[in-house]
This record gives sequence, structure tokens and C-alpha cells, in this order.
Amino acid sequence: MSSAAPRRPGRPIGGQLVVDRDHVLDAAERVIKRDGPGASLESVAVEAGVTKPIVYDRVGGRAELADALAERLSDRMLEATEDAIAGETLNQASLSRLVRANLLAVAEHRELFLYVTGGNTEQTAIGRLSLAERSTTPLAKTLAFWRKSQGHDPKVAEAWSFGIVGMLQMISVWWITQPERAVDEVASQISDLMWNGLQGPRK
Amino acid sequence: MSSAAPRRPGRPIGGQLVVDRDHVLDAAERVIKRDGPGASLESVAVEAGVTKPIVYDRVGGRAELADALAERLSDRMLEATEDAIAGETLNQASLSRLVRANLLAVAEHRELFLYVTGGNTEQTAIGRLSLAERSTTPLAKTLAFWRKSQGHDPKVAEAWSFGIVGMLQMISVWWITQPERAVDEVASQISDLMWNGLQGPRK
DNA sequence: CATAAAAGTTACCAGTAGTAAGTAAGCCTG
DNA sequence: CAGGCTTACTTACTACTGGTAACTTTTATG
Repeated sequence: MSSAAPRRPGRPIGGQLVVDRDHVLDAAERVIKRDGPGASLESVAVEAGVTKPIVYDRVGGRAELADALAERLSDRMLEATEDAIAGETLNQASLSRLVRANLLAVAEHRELFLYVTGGNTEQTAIGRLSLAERSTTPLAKTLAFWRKSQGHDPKVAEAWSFGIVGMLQMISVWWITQPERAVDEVASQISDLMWNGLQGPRK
Repeated sequence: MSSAAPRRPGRPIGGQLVVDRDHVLDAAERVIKRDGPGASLESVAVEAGVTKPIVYDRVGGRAELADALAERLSDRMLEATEDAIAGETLNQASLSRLVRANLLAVAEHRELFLYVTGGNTEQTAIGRLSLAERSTTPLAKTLAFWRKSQGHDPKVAEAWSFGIVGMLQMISVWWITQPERAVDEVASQISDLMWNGLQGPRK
């Protein structure tokens, strides 16, 4: 919503902030959707209708922007997936629905997902990991609880969570570049692997 | 090996190329190891003892450099892991050795791994995928063959391969930021998940 | 009403990917 | 063996980007 009126310097009339943090983040998402990852902060500022220093004031630099967008995305993904298995017992069918919901959510936020998981040099590794952590933490809790209820050692939960999240991420980026692949087929195959392991289903 | 002699312009005496492609790639690896990801092409050139246009002539731009390094790394990783299960039958123990070898190989090439998987904006998504593809292709073949020999549908092999590679990548980046974690424990937990699935071992 | 604080913009700097132009050495033909 | 073409470099530049300092205008306050 870039109002073409070129604001003059100085405090805005009315004394109110001209844009807030969420407005800038919304603009960033639009720009990334339009220009792909590698969108510049300048274009984000233009899209938000302000100048660069405002972006720095509201969200910080490039790294913080990536963090904030990652946070938003993972929240949305959690929301989209968690009611795919809401309150249900864990089995292969519910797993399959979870994988399916995950894939569809990624497809919906395609560019943003690539931006967030693709990263942008430097401290990206830790950023990417913290994104994963946001997804793994609730998953790990669920897994630990479930394992305990099954009489198994819950200690594996943390490692397993990262493994599962990594698997989902890779499958997602693979799937969104293969549009011909049916989502249900992939979801079924992956949930099979997650549930039964390489050995395949029990007889 | 930066010889401090500042070469003059012009064709080098002797008519030979002053450096070849591999020399530049070696230099790039050293720089990345020293400066982390986000190392500039300029510093790569300096490390190689030449100037930027030579880097462009030998390997191309930033994207091509990342591709070439990804290729090298995945070759080394394959080499390191494939004799962990050389000619052996697939079971949880051999899987565990594979995961372990993978983790250790990643730790050995830590910075390079982060550079390659972390990517650097733009067409990184596809680049990251092509890196994964180099690992998945042989894995998929093995899996398809093995599934067939077990009387199962080999169609799942491709999706499974990407899933497994994604899982390994995420576990790797998680593990190398958690130095206290024992490699054997993680390898054991992950191979358990891969082999038995979420349900745990068969009774 | 003068002065400080707030909330912007303008203008700049440093660094970086990528490229065009320049230059020295080797090679090839008459 | 001299002049021109080719090769293989370096120098010098452009365009752009992340990040910041300095400036400008409005509002709030004693």
C-alpha cells in the first residue's frame, strides 16, 4: 500500500507512529512474495511506505527481519498442522494428515518458506536452527509424553524432533519444486516411513 | 599460500595458467574455514593469489562457487559414509554406523557444511536441493533395490531418500552446535527412529 | 514561549558482486 | 625476425546493498 505521497522529514502530524512493527513485517512478506528471497531492505521500506532507518528501528537489521519472519511462519505452520491431529491419538493416519497439512501450508507460503529456510549468510545457521527449535520444542514435548505413556524411554524425544522437522523441511522443499507429485501420495509415503521405519509395516 | 609478490598485469611468464579451478576451490575452502560463511569472493581471490576476474573465469560467480563446493562436499561425505556400510546388509547397527560417520564428516567440514547448506539468497533453494539430490540419488537406488528384495513397493524410494537426507542434515546442524552431546548416543537414537519408526522396536 | 524529546527523512559510508577496459607475454605468419 | 593476433592476467569501474550519522519537523513540557 505504497501511498505515493513523499513524506517530508520530521515528526508526523498527529504525533503518532506512521507504521508499526507488524506493518513492516507484512510489507516484508509481500516483497518476498513478489521478489523472491534476496529482497532488499530498501524495497521492504518502500513497500511499507517509509524509509530504511524506520525498518531498522521497528525490526532491526536483516538478521532480525529473518528471525521475525521465521517466528511468524512457524507460528502459522504450527497452527495449520496442529488441528490436523487435534486431540487425536497418534497413529499412521493422523501422521499422514499432519504431513499433508504441513506440505499444503508450505505451498501456501512458498516464497516465505524458502526465504526463512534458505537463510542469508553469516549467522544463518543458528537462525535456521532456532526456527527449527520453535517447531521442535512442542513436538518434543508431545513425543516425550507419548513415549512415556507407551513405556518407552522419553530421552530420544529431542533428537527425534529435530530429525522429524528436518525430514519435513526437506520433503517440503523437494515437493514444492515437483508440482506434479500428488500431495496425498507423498504424505502417505512419508508417514509410512515415520511410523513404521525402514522395515515397513508390522505383520 | 598468498605469495606477497603483487603480480603485474599481462600474460604470465611461461604462458601457463597461474592457477587452475581446483586451486581456487581449495582457496575458497580455506577462506570459508577461516572467515565462516559469508566469505567474500574478493578474499577468496586474495587467498588464491589472484584477482577477482580470475575467480569468475575459473568457477563463475557466487552461485557457481556454492554449487562447486557443494559438489565437492557431498562427494567427500558419500565417500566417508559409504564404507561405513560397505557391502553390508541393511540393519539398525549398520544404519547407526552410517549416521555416526555422517555426523563426524560434518564436524570435520563444519564451516563448509554450514556454508553449503546455509546457502546465500536467490537461487539457493534449488541449489540446496541439488546438493541433496547428489546424496539422495545413490541412496534412492539402494533403497529401491532393497525394498524390492524385501517384496515391498520400491516406489517410495525417492521420497524416503529426501526425507532421510533432510533428517541427517538437520540432525547434523543441531549436533554440531551441541558439542556436549555424545555422537554415539545421537547416532543410536536416530538410527532407531529410521529403522523402527515412531512405534519403536518390534517385540 | 523556549527548549527538550520524538519521529521521521536525507545523505552518506563501507563493502561486495560483477564487468569493462587496459596491459604484458607468447605465438604465428610474411 | 618484425608486426599483429591471442592469451591471461590486473586495474578500475559500476551498481547496489546493509547499516548509520546528521538533519528536520512536529509535539510535549516547565
